[in-house]
Amino acid sequence: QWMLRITAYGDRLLKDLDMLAWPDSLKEMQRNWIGRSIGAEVDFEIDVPKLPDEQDQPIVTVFTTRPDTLYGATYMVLAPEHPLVDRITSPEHKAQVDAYRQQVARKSDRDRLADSKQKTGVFTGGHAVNPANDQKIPIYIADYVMMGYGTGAIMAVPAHDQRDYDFAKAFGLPINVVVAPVSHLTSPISDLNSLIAQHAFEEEGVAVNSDEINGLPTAQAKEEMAVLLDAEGVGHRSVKFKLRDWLFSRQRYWGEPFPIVLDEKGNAFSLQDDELPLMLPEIEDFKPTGTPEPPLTKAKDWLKYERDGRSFKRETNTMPQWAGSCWYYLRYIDPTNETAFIDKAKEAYWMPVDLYVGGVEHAVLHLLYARFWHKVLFDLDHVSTPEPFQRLVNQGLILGEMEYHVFHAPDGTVVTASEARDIAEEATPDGLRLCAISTKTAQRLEGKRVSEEEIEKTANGFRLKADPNIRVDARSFKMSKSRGNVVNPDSIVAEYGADTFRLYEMYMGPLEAQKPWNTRDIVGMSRFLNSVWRNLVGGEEQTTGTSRMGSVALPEAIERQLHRTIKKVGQDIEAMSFNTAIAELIKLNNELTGLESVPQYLGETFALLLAPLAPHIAEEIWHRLGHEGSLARIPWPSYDPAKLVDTDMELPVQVNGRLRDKITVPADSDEAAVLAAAEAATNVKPWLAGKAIVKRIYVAGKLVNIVVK
RNA sequence: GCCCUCAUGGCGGAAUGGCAGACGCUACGGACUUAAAAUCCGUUGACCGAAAGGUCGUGUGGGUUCGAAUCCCACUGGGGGCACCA
Repeated sequence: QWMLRITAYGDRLLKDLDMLAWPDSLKEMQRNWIGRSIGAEVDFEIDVPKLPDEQDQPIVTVFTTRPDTLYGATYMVLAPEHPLVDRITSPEHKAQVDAYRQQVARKSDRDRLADSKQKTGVFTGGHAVNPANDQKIPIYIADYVMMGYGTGAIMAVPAHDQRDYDFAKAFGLPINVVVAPVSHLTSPISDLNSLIAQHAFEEEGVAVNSDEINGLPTAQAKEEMAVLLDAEGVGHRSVKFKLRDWLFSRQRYWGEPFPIVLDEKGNAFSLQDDELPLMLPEIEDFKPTGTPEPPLTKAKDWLKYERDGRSFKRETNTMPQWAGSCWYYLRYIDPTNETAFIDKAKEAYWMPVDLYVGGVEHAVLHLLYARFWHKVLFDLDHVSTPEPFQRLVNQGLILGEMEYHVFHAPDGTVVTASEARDIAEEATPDGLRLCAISTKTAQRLEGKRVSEEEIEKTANGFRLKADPNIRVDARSFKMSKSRGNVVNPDSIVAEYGADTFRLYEMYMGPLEAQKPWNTRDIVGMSRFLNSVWRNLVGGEEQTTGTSRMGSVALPEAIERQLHRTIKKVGQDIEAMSFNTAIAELIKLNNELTGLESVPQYLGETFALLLAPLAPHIAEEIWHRLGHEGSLARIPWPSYDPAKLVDTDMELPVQVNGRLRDKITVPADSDEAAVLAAAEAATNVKPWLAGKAIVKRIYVAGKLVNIVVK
């Protein structure tokens, strides 16, 4: 089995997130996944007889983020798999301990989770010594402590950790308060046990009942305790990660083979450069063996390897799918290179990836693994950047069409959705069904679909028209075959064309947002493109060229709109705000409708602006306008800032922040002229009459606000 | 339980401190047509009003500001992630 030591990169994977232009939510998911915790490791001596060859008393090391609560540690818990369990367990407890360990081993992770409310465990019969106060405390094993995190052992502080609290209550163990709220310093709490009457006191505060750190606030108490432990040689500051090392072996045929050979003792050696790349052997039967042996063990000839007269055996595990996705973006830069995975000059030119558009489902696996590989390659000086993906955007999922459900009780009565909890999809013989639990009767409720016509929206959500007391559940679901709500793009393309389909998807809303599909809305984009064609090319009888280009001068307002459109579409595409870019093009096109003819330069500019969004029709228009070749090679149009502005401007006038009138003034008016015009406006005057003007606010080119009293 | 994120018309959304609802869909009215489709023109947040105009309005309650969908605090609801991580 091969593992990749990703934990060695935990700190850098965390820290370097700061330099990436990624969505904050996604960075946060990676931070949580890496799960860095600062705390201390503390050694507890175990109260067992020393073995003949042991110098010191054996110890169990625990990890805690709250070293300040050491005085409150009243027992210790080891993960059932902890290697010292056998040593600690006393003969009279052995049977119980073994039974519990077997029981845990049988439990799946899911069961372990489901039982998390009810703590289980057994006493080992052994004791440890709390290094703070030299008290002997009992050692338990319990499945709420996991071998995979920290040291696989904890000091239990039931007064200040809810899980320990639950366990202590269940097993009748002492609960000692060692932290009190800060207010305790000024107005002491007479009975500290009242803090923990219901549950653990997990907040920060000040240390109490803790000798040398008494009175210190939690942050300082943690520091001080770490120093004390260090001085005593029984502990030190420590950082732990939730992130685990990465099991990198698979027992499958399809996967990259490891370029590793093993000698008869099992020592691993890597292949020489001139033996790479290592290819999978061609074999007849590549199905799994049904045993732990990987399928590659069946390739008997391939397995044998000799170097310098010594015989080796090839590694037969293969790499997981991730192996490819961790570096494909590098190989794409130089895919035919026979001597290296990438040419250094090409790598330096192209990397890092400027923009990565992908789904949020890759937030913690692919995107973390790829960053890890990249950092390893960076450290080995194969790539020039510490991070592979500079900017990342998560496109939102397109959901199925909106669906409305009412819930039915088992007896058939209709139940309002307000009464339903744990609404979820369940698989039934007739496909996926929406199900819920009644908050009143705890009965199972079944959802039945109702049509849009049967419901109405009210202030209190969607209601059934027939009975407004019934709230209807409204949501759109992930498209899935089993739900039967999948929209096949092929049929949309067949009916409306690829350009319309693309435009519709972009026009639905912001790229990052989850959006419900609505087939009804597609026709809008189809009408838009048809209208563009009519305005720039002409009627259907036209088979080549266009009948719409003419020499009639463009009205000034449309000229202005043209320049605004060039500016806005450019900016919006840059910002990946495709929906608003399309809206601006629609606006310009609407202005063209009804014009006798359109100047050639406008037609050409429109085709260029449309090209990134609806390339097929844009290219066709480009050709009809008399050009050869693709407009993908034509420079993006530029706008004239002088043509963006009107000679007049319309300004809203507010009185006390409320819109009262609009005035039209020359665009170059100074503040005094604007304010004078504003105060003279017909619908403003009555609001000023008999009042004193306190303040006049003019936001240049935007609005006027007059404050009166 | 913890963390993140979102909430705007009948629907998708626009506006990130300055005219709320751009643009599209739907619906309604009109033009063209023998008719339909397509197309074109208009209306479409709620309430009051004949009109001019007014009042209310961006999940709820408070705050900051001349001015808040936008910033701050609390809450409610939806979506996502993690979940006995000591």
